[in-house]
Amino acid sequence: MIIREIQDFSLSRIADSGQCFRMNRLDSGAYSIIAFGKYLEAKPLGDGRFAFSCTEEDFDKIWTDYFDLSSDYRVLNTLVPPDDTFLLAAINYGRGMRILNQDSWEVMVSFIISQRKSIPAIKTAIETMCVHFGTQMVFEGKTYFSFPSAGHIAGLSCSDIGCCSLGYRDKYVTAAAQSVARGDIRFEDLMEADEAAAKAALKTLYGIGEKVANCILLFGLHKSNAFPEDTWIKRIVDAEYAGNFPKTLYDGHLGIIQQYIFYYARSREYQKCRST
DNA sequence: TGCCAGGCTTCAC
DNA sequence: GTGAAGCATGGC
Repeated sequence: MIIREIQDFSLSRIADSGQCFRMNRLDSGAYSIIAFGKYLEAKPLGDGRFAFSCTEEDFDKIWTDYFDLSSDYRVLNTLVPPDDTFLLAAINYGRGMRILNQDSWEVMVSFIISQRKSIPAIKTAIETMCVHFGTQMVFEGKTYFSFPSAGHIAGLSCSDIGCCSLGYRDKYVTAAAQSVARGDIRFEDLMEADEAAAKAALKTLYGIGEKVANCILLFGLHKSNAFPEDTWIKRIVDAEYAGNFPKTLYDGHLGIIQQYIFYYARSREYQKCRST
């Protein structure tokens, strides 16, 4: 167990932001996170202090990068025009949000599954997949399952993964697994490639279109300027920006801007604003 | 019980 | 190139 003081860091907002699906609030007030085959519990202690159930070494080697703790998110405030009250409210509402640096393969599968599914349903499907096909592990007496590898999933049929409630997406998941296992898609190459080239490569995969490709770029490949446009974002862009969001103002930061908008758009706070 | 969900592919035209 | 239809299933 280690204690760290971290500014602009909200576990609850990250957990509810729809970018990760294996981070859950526990009765203790801590959050469990399963990533890169590791299990972590993180608990807010107040005054910007947090407890993490890991060693100093793991925190520095794994979790600092995972939570994107080296980035300063306050710079965004200087970019927003004062008359954009919607975005200012969204950023204020989502303060402490961060873009996690997750495992590329896990992000790819998670967002293939996400299409036309609610966030609770996505979490259920992913957890079921991990229980059936991941590796069982134990941390301080708690059993958890790692995310299954591409090689493992590539060897399964659609009927094999039928237990995971993937619906018509089962064939997309197996096809993606086979592409990754064969080496047709190499994440390390995509990280090096520019955003447009990486997106084009992702969209060659069966079941990956514009939106899912953008999610993989942003959440799985560290492309901070990717801007996934789902039904929520389109709704907001239509309602608040007359169908045309000023992307050029936020060059290099579109990913986190999109995330603030998504988080705020789904909130009761914004729904209440809209109804009055 | 019915509607909707962090969309994509297929098929007309 | 564009737009509509069809898609599986869970959660509220």
